[in-house]
Amino acid sequence: EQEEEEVAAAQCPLPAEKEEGKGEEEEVAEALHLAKRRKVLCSEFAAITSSDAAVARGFLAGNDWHMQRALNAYFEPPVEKEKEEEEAAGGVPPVSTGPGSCIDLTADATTSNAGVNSADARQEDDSSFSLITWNVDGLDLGNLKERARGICSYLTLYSPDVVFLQEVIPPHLCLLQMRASSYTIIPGNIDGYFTVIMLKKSRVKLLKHEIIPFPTTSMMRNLLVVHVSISGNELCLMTSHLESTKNHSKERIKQLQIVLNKMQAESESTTVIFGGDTNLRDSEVTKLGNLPNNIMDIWEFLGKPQHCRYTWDTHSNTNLDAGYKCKMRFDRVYLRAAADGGHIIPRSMDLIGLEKLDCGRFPSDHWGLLCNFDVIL
Amino acid sequence: EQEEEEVAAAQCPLPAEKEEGKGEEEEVAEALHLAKRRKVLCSEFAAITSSDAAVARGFLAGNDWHMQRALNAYFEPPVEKEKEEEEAAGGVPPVSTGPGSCIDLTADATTSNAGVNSADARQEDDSSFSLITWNVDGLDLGNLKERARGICSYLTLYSPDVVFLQEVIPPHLCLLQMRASSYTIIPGNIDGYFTVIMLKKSRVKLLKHEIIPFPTTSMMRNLLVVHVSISGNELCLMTSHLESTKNHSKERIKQLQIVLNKMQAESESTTVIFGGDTNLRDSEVTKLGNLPNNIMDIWEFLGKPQHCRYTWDTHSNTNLDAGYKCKMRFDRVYLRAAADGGHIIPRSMDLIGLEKLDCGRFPSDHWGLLCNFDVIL
DNA sequence: CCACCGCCG
DNA sequence: CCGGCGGTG
Ligand SMILES: [Mg+2]
Ligand SMILES: [Mg+2]
Repeated sequence: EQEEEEVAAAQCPLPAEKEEGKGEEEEVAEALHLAKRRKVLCSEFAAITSSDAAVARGFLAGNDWHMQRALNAYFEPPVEKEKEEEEAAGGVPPVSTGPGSCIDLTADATTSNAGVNSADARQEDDSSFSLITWNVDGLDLGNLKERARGICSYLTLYSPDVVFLQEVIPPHLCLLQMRASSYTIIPGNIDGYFTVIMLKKSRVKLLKHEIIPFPTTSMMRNLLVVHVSISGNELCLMTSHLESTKNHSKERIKQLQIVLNKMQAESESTTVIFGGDTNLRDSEVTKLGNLPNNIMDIWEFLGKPQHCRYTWDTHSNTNLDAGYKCKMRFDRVYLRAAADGGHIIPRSMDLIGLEKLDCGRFPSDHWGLLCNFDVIL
Repeated sequence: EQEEEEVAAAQCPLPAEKEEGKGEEEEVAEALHLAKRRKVLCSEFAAITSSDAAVARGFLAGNDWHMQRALNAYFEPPVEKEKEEEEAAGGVPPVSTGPGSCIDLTADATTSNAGVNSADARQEDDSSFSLITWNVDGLDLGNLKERARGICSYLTLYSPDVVFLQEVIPPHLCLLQMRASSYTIIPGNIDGYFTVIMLKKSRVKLLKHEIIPFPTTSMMRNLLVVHVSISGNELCLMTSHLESTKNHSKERIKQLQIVLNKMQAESESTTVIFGGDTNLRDSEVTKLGNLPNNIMDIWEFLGKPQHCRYTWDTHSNTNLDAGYKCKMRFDRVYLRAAADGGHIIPRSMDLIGLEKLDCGRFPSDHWGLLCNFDVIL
């Protein structure tokens, strides 16, 4: 019973409210950031509706700060079903409750598409957009099959529009084609280990893709880029696995610069999203002169929520069986908004892959990141 | 003959003009910095003389950008000797030519004060101030005596008002007392290896001294501070040997912060000069948030002159007999001006200790830094 | 894929 | 007292 509750919590992440074990300073900083972000949302809302900040705040707060739903509530007259739910919830505007069902990741589902149906309940409207980025640790061959199935189950569960994977190896591709057949799969290489971008066929249309080499990598790393159209929006999506380990800081910073240059070189009318295993330390970003003003680190934009800070953590994740304890924020998502701004707004970020499989190990030594966006058309 | 010329060049450093083997970018950057510094000097001069920038530039340029001499030239009517020299030099204002004699550092002078007399010719007026900072590598016991005598000879030669030494060991103290008896010696510790501040008795009056511990050093490092009066000016002088090696970056940055805090905590009416072996990499200064606005790195202020950039260089300095080639700017001098500004202005910086001794080795694995200042009363 | 340490060139 | 690498906890 207890376990099931934990699984449910992991599978249905909610916006960060209060974290336990969080320092006071962190709490204050996070609260400030949250307030700031909400202010931005209010401005957006007020601009779109030609209303004012107070009206905006009312509708946004009443809709869990979900932009599109708040806009719907503002523009649509109260009717039918929604009206009933509204009353049932105590008179506040309609609020989404998220997927209601859970799957058992530890079940030995060798051929079935366990969990697929659970995602059918998810809304697939044009008002939001979701992506997962995850280093799946294909270099660790232990329990690889079970771990890969675990990854697939998470993908099925969350059914994101876009998936970025790193450390994929050729055997993964077969499994992905089998168990994630609703996605178009674009690999960044054909042998060794590499990155993959997966696009949900029903929603994301691939326009073209390119592979930008890192000229001085000693680890076969590159930048994988796809141009897509999603509900009429033009997006450029990128992933990479930047040079690993502290020792390769210099090369990693060079690679980050290539990524940032590429993001800025895209057409102004395009929203650009990069996600991947950056292996970055904050001081390395500083060294390069910090992110350009028009590129945001989504985790920072969301107020540095502590619950999804560390994506690599040998204390909570025992896959490496490391004698030492260390945690890092290696996996990051960057956004360069389109020039006229505000079409795609980060809404939440959560860790995934937090449950042990039957083998007693996690799907990967990295947690995955699930990122939700509001889409303003 | 050739050798003597090189010795003379090393002993009589001139302001940086054009360096060979310098990249174009460096040259441009240096030129820009030089121009900027001269602009500052012009402003100073114009303010003091109530003249304008053009007049200031004329007198400063005619006096090799030596502030006090330019001021002398402006305020004093052309007379006697100076007048003759001026004419002999072709009508420009008087220019100092520096010490005219040289000593043989390689002579086996076991008891004499070789070179002492050579310094008698140096001006000892109140218009300038000089300091040497030098890590004398007391941890290398090879040729220690000869190397220490070499150090003493350089001190005698340049006869600076203040000396900061690092890696001094107890045997050094005897020799210094013997061969640099015109200095008051303040050691930062009594055993192991430590720093020393030396004050020229004839000019620098010691008011008090203090030793600030570095609470978490694993190398017995600390900050040695003296408060002095020199020609009526109140000065605070500090030296240290910050935690060594790349591995100890974190501790070193903590120590630098202590140094900067101490510099800023001193009375506003006091000029504060720190010099020492910082073991710093520029990225470490960046990590700490760069130097505060009121503290300057004198090498940077002088336009990053390339001739004295690297104070530790296994290519030109063979003392370590290292199989690798690497050069670093470990030794640095910082200045926090007194609040009413401009009393003490850095004028030049040069490397010293560039000549091999009889034993075929240099006095230290570090070059020393000789720094000259203009003093405006 | 951590920090720290020791070895090597 | 460098940087790269490989071992250890
Ligand atoms: Mg990995
Ligand atoms: Mg040393």
